Amino acid sequence: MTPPSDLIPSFDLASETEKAIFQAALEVFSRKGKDGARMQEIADQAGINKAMLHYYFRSKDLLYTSVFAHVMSSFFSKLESVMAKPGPFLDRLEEMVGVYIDMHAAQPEVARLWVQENLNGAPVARQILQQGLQTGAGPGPHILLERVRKAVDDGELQPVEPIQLMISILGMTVMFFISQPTMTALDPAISADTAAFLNRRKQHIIQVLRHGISQ
Amino acid sequence: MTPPSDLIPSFDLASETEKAIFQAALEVFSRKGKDGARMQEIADQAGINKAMLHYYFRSKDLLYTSVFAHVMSSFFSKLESVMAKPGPFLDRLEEMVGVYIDMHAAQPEVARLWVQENLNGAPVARQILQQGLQTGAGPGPHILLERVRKAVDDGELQPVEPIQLMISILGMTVMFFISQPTMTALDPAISADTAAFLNRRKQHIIQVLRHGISQ
DNA sequence: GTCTATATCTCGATAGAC
DNA sequence: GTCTATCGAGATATAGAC
Repeated sequence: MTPPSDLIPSFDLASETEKAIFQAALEVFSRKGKDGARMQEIADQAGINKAMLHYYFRSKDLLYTSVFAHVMSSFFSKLESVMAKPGPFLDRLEEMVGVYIDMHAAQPEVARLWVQENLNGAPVARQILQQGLQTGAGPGPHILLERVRKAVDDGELQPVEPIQLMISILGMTVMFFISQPTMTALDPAISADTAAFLNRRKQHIIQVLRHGISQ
Repeated sequence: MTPPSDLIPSFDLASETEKAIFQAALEVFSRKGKDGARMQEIADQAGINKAMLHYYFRSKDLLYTSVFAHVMSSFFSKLESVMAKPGPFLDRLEEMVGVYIDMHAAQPEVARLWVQENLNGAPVARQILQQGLQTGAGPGPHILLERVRKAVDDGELQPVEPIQLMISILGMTVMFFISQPTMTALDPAISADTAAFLNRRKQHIIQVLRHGISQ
């Protein structure tokens, strides 16, 4: 039995080369998935040799796991810091939607990578979540679920199943980044000014969550 | 220049073998993507020989394109038939959400395949959409966009950007099928009775779209 | 139409010079 | 640490018997 520290390695992104590999791997894995990605393509995009990938990360599996685990934990901790703040739930929600969309706008590879992982059964993601539960340090998602439960108890929200709301928030914020190629084909105005579109997207999501769309 | 009919072949799913290949290919492509999929795995899952794949579909590329184009058009026509009906927009919306979730519950591979295509830049999907626009026979999504625009004009809905609403509907209905592995890890109750969960999911989405969540 | 066998190429990974 | 060269496994695709 291998210890978890071997399956999900922690590491410092020390050298410049390592950072370049990491970013290139994130990009390629997020587009092609673990199996579809080619080490040669990652090497090319990092501007280095294929042999260097193995020098730094030993194998494709370890490279993938490293990238996924690192990216997820940094996203989780950011979300935790938003949801842990005090104040009305709907205000926290509004901040979270804004932060979440900004994060994905700055690094759209993360959402794609997370989706690829899920399409494949999410073995690594599930292990990380389980690990977080075991160590007691609840991971990002659980904090949101707890917050929703409390907001319903306090009468801030209508009765709502926490996991349902979580899926809705996730779907509304992330779906654009997943389906961008199709959406820009349907509405070319999006590509004309993506930043403006994303600001309207934030307001739309908050609007729907707060009051819905019926007149 | 190759004619479109060569790029996106139409065909009848005549023989049983062909149907088996088609279903197996859909399954494997939806999990691994076009590049990650293995012809051997498709053959195994179809219960036939690897050579038969090439006999029926010539190449991996053509097999992928065939499967994607066929699946998309059948989904589009189903959605069109729902959105084309008369009556209040919010009722049409409610029916659409129900139908959409039922469709994906019956065939979850379709959503996964569509996502894989988008993560890869959606070259095939974009071509299909463009083709639909050229031939004048507006494809599924455009009908929804038009319907939203009219509902806002008629005062049925609050002012809302059609593409924003479309992304929200898509995100809320489809996200669960994409992220199921993670969600069941967060809430084991989902796996206990998925059908019941999906019914609650429908009601939640309608609730959020109609009136939001604030008390 | 369906199979076996095989050609041809590409992939992940390593050896070894520098 | 970084490269070139290469090995061996596994990939797509085809040839050809039945």
